[in-house]
Amino acid sequence: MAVTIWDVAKKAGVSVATVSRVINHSTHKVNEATRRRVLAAIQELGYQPNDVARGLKKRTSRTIALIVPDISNPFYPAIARGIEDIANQHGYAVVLCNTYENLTKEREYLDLLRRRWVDGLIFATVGRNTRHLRWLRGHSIPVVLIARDVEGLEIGSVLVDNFQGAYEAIRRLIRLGHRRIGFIGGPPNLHVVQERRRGYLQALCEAEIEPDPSLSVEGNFRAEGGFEAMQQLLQIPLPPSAVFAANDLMAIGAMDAIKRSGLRIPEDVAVVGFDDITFASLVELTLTTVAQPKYKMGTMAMSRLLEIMRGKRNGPRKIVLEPQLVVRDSCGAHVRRIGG
Amino acid sequence: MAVTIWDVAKKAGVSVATVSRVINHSTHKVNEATRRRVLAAIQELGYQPNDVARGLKKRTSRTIALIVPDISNPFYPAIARGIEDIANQHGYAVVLCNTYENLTKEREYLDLLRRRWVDGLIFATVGRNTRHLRWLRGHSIPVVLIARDVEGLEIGSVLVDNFQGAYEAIRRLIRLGHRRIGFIGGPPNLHVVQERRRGYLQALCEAEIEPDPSLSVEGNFRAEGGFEAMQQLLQIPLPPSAVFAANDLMAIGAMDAIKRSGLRIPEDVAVVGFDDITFASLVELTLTTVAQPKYKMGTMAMSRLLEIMRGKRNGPRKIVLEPQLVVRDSCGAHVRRIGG
DNA sequence: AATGGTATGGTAAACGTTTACCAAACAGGT
DNA sequence: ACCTGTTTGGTAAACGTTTACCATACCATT
Repeated sequence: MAVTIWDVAKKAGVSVATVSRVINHSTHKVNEATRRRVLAAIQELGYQPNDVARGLKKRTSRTIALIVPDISNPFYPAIARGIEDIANQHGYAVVLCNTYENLTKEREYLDLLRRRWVDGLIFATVGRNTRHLRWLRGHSIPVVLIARDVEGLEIGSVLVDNFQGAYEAIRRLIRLGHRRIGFIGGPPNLHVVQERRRGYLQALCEAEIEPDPSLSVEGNFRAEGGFEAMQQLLQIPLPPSAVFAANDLMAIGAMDAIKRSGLRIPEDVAVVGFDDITFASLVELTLTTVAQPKYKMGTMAMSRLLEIMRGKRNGPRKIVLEPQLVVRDSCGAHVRRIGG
Repeated sequence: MAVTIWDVAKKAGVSVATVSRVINHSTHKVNEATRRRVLAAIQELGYQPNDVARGLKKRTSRTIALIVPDISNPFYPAIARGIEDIANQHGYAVVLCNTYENLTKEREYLDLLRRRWVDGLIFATVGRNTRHLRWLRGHSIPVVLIARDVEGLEIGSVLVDNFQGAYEAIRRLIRLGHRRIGFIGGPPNLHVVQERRRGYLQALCEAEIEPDPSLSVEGNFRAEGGFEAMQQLLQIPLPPSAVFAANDLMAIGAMDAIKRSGLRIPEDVAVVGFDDITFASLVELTLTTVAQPKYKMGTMAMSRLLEIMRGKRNGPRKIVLEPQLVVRDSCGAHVRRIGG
């Protein structure tokens, strides 16, 4: 059915080696006349090299994989775009895998991808366990972690300074006069969540505010989680006058809960999120948030991965980018950004 | 470096054929004792079959691809989830490709995927041109179109009744007393956009409202597009009292524009969207919209694809699901749904 | 005429599987 | 003892490429 390199060779009256040489821009010279004959044959037959066979021989697939915990969080598409742009520039295709925060799925994908010989991996782990990551390391496939770092592993990573971002956000709230500030966390074994919590606590500490454990609830990084967490926070005896959510999705869910309980934002409860997903800037939400440079994270991760794939093993282990506090209405200031 | 089937064979003291037979649950019988020896060897060496070699031999990859125009539109992740669930149940992996509404990228991906021998394709085309789709058809790779149908092609598709959805939405607006209703469209050669426009016009027609061309503007299916389109609509001499946007992202952008111009929703301008993406139900937006059963579309598309891959070529060409009008605050009614 | 170098092309051995075909061993029936 | 059929296992040929190695032809030196 499919036309192979043999068909081309026969049609052009040459050997398969010659055909292969013309399509691979080999250093081995081939006569201009023959080259044209081959090219004509290729054209005429509509030949396209079989990537599977080629992959088998060359032990490479010109593909990298991006593994994310939840593609329906707009944070990840933004990163993906950055990765794809760089990858495509260098002739790599990107396949996107979704783990839905599920460790088993994560392991399965890792297995699958390794068996398929992807050339590299960019990876936001669900992070409940690192055994499979160590194992990955042992198999010497180039990896860059993105957005979520894992401590104590010699795997490169690109992420934002989470401590700093949270710290600034809370400082702002404190400066606005808030003393009871809620914290809606994420999956607790994620290092990024711990960092954001650390920033939160540090800011409280510096302002000599005693942290109240009942103000700290665990979310799941999704809107429903934020919604439920906020409902919980609104029911405690002395509810917070401000909340900081460990990501925007939860912040948006929290805002929803606040509104539905009849309270006003920011007058009754101020809200700050983390990520700056596109929806955060909508006028009806105008969420104050700690922006992560998502696109840039993507491009940097991919660039780093390319280096590693090319054998440069000695780059920086960890690339830390600056987060930026974007102040919008949800915490009572009046700086606005224009556009969707 | 990597351990191959030969290593296993040697270790177990059998031939590669036998090893292959035990890992493939072949019909060819193998003695229980030998089977165990082989299994032990596999275990011990940590052998994992090489999918590239296997693919070359079997001419299959146990992978299907999902091609979408814009993964940052939450509509698509919802579909993807449905597809993945069914695909995984049947042992297929799903790779996700993003065309960013770019025809060239679409063609490139098609090429790439064919060369990689994906077993099937689920595909929301950018739809500006159908030549490559015909070509695809000629290459007999199983395809199901999703969400966006293309007329005059014998390719199966799963989508919602777009005419009906739009028609119901506009009827509702008319019943609420609106006579000047704006339409924010999408890429004009998309059949779904034409259908939604047709529903819009049909409803107007039945209410004996003369359609005003200046009320109809073209969007790009993204929030910024909706924002700009709405700004345009607000500047015409007699602005609309209601707008219908061909998708939710644009509707949200439009709401943003309305609010920023100091008008109220729904008192000054009512808004209706299409898709029912998760963000549409947030209390601060509460967008009235035509809901598409996204997850179900995903599962049905994948099921249909499986049939086709198994040789059942004679199923229904087109599977049309029911849209559902979800009435929320943005058009002045008071039915609300609970939760994020 | 012998030598050596360069340009050009072919042959065949990989890459790691699967599987059609063959073969040996053994059982049961005559 | 011989046939027949069933189990069980091995051999080797694919699958479609790439590429190391070899071969030829030609040209320029000596």
